[in-house]
Amino acid sequence: MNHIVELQNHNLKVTPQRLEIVDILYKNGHINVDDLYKSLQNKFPSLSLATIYKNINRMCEQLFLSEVKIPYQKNVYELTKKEHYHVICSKCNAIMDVDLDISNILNQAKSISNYSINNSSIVLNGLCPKCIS
Amino acid sequence: MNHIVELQNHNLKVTPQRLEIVDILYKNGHINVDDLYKSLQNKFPSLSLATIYKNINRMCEQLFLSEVKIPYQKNVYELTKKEHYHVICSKCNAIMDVDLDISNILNQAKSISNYSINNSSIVLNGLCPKCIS
DNA sequence: CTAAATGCAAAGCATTTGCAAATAT
DNA sequence: ATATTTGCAAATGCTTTGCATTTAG
Repeated sequence: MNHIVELQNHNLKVTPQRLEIVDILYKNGHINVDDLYKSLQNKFPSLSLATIYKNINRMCEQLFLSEVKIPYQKNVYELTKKEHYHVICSKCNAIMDVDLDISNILNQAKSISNYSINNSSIVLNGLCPKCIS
Repeated sequence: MNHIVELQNHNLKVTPQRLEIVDILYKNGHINVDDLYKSLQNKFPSLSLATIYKNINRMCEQLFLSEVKIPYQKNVYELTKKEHYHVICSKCNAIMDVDLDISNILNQAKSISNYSINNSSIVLNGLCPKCIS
């Protein structure tokens, strides 16, 4: 499925700016507002920050994008995909998606808290292989 | 150990404003900047928001406070204690601390990512017992 | 043709900074 | 006595809004 169809499926009109945003997100995986703005300026010299914000907000509303909050860092955005979690390098800030089976901690949390739980945000901090050595 | 000594142990001068902040945090557990400001205004009518920010920043630097980032909400602050995780009600926003044994997911994450991991942020969203019924 | 998106400038919040006066140690 | 904290006002930074123009469908 290409980017055009993906945007259409989320009720988002297909503009060149949006296509490029999707493209950057595919390549980067995760990006914050400012870096996204910088990445777009070559291709769209007249692009406005307001447009970035409007697009990010619109795309998040349509669940096409997800916002990821990382301790002590700016929020980053990613294309919405099946639930997953994040590992981030404290040195170089590389962010990696990880698939984890969290049924174990969900069970613990439910029995301790008596909350029902339907969403989980997990961000693990450490050093990536490159920065370890 | 009382609040005075706790502040001193973190190289923070003991002012009435700070004592009250600690007191509120003890009682609330978690609070955001604005609510903290509102809670302090009765006791300190002339209190400035700048003072709140300066104190929060100073106390975080000294590791006396910790910042907690919650998806789609304002950051909240808590007194630093041994590592724990958070469960939050999507309806009434009640935040509960939970102690979880996360060795299982840490092992998964390490073997998938090859990152070393030294810090973990987990926020689980759901409904608290009151809001379920 | 109509509704939505873009880009600009202005407005609105949130947070920080500089500085003089007050306070803690 | 000295260094830190407070509170104010101003400055900065981040995000949103309004509006005229352009673009997508």
